[in-house]
Amino acid sequence: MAAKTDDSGPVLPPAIESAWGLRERPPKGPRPGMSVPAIVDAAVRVADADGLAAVSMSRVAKELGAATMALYRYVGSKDELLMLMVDTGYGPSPGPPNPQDDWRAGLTRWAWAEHDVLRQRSWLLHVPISGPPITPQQLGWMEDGLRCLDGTTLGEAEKMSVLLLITGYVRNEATLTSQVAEGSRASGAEPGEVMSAYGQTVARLIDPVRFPALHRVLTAGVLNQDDDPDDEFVFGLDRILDGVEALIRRRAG
Amino acid sequence: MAAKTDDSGPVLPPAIESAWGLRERPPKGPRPGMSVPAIVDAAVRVADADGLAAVSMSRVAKELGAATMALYRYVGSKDELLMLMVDTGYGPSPGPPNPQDDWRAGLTRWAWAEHDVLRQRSWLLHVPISGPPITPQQLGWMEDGLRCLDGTTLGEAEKMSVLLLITGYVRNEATLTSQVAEGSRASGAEPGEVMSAYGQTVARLIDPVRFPALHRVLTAGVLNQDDDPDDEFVFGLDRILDGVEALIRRRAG
DNA sequence: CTGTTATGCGTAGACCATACGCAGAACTAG
DNA sequence: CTAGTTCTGCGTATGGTCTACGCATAACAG
Repeated sequence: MAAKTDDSGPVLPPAIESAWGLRERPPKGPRPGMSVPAIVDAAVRVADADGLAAVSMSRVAKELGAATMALYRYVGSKDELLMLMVDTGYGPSPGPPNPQDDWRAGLTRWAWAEHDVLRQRSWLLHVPISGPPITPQQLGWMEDGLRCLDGTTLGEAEKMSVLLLITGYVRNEATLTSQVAEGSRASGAEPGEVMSAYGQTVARLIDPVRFPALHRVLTAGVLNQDDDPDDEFVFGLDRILDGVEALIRRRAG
Repeated sequence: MAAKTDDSGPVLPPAIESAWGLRERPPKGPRPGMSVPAIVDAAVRVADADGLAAVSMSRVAKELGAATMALYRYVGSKDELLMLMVDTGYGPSPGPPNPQDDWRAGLTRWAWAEHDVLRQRSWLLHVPISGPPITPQQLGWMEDGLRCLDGTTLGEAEKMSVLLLITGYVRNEATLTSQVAEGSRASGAEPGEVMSAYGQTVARLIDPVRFPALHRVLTAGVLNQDDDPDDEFVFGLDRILDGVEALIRRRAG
């Protein structure tokens, strides 16, 4: 009944196809005055400068000296633009692991690479992700992560799960630290002060009888000391990698 | 220079204070026709029914038979309302761990409790979280999680890190599965079909030479088999808990 | 030269959050 | 009982958002 719109598989958003270089320009009609990459770059520039909230179609168009509606000839919707922004925002993958590195060193490097990107471009965390990755660079990251696990005894599905585990952790950690950073920028306080102010607030709110464990954490001064966020990061990452290591050893017998 | 607006600590949004029961009604003026909890409940009802995107001030007001601007007498901004929605959306914490359970069983139960909430209310994942938790129920969840680690050799800061690690994982896992579910609802396909359609799309896009590891994953049929999402969940959770266990053993000497 | 097709983009519609100000209700002081 | 004060409900208005639609025009094919 339904006519096939494509020769194989489900339809892909036009801008995604062009990101994979699967789209030749039709011979007729006037030359396009812009290009998808130019639009995406402009949008990324706006996000880098003023955050994701500043990225509106009109603002991006202004950045390019074009009219708002002109963008819609290249991008199907704002969501599509956001997807492409994520792709170029992450940038090229960190590359395959060094040959002398074992899987653990490789994945550590991989995780740090994403960590660094997210610290630089915290707006990536605010993009509502609407599905699994299908853009070129995103899949490049996946590929490089999978290669780190190449020599291991894990099954393919397990490798995938491990990567998901790590990406999720990196994103989560970056979200938390970026929130503290944004909070300090909003209140004009030092990043350390934000945490201790939070600790004071919680201490004032909670009843030590109903929240004994939380009270103990607070009196231990956990939130007062402003420890290096990177230490926090490596702590969690090492816990995860320890868990993966346990699995690999078990699989090896 | 700056006059103290409060007797202790930083200022708190009014609606948060009322959530902690720290606000008595002023004796003058007409009776309030609504209440903060009623507004938040209405907003949660809207989100449950039509998703977070449907939650607008006018929609919530309509739900209550009130005018849009009336809400602003109770809630300082939409962001404040969202914060309160998260609090009641999570609901009461799962309670302290069973006495006979060890830390691992306790945390597993704790993680599953959050898992269940997020599966029921996937809109919670779409709320842009704007800071560390300060609402009553949120801190209740923290408390219960901390209690699971009460008997262990971990330091207070380490306990906190472990909890952050687990919550982050649960949220991340829930985000992924809810995206698949939303994708299937949008396309009208079975959840299993969504994954295999994704696999087909990726297979069509990538070059096996440039993406060998990814190609191997695809040909292994990882994305075709629609495995139980719960299996995926316990896999990652067990990895993390294995990592924590390794740390606890190391601390114990 | 004519027909076809794609582009640039102006207009307009349907939402959204929210600043501001006014009418009136409920209380207190006299 | 009255006047003053304070708080509520909410109408109006502003400025922002995305994007559907349609028209003029540019570039090519025949």
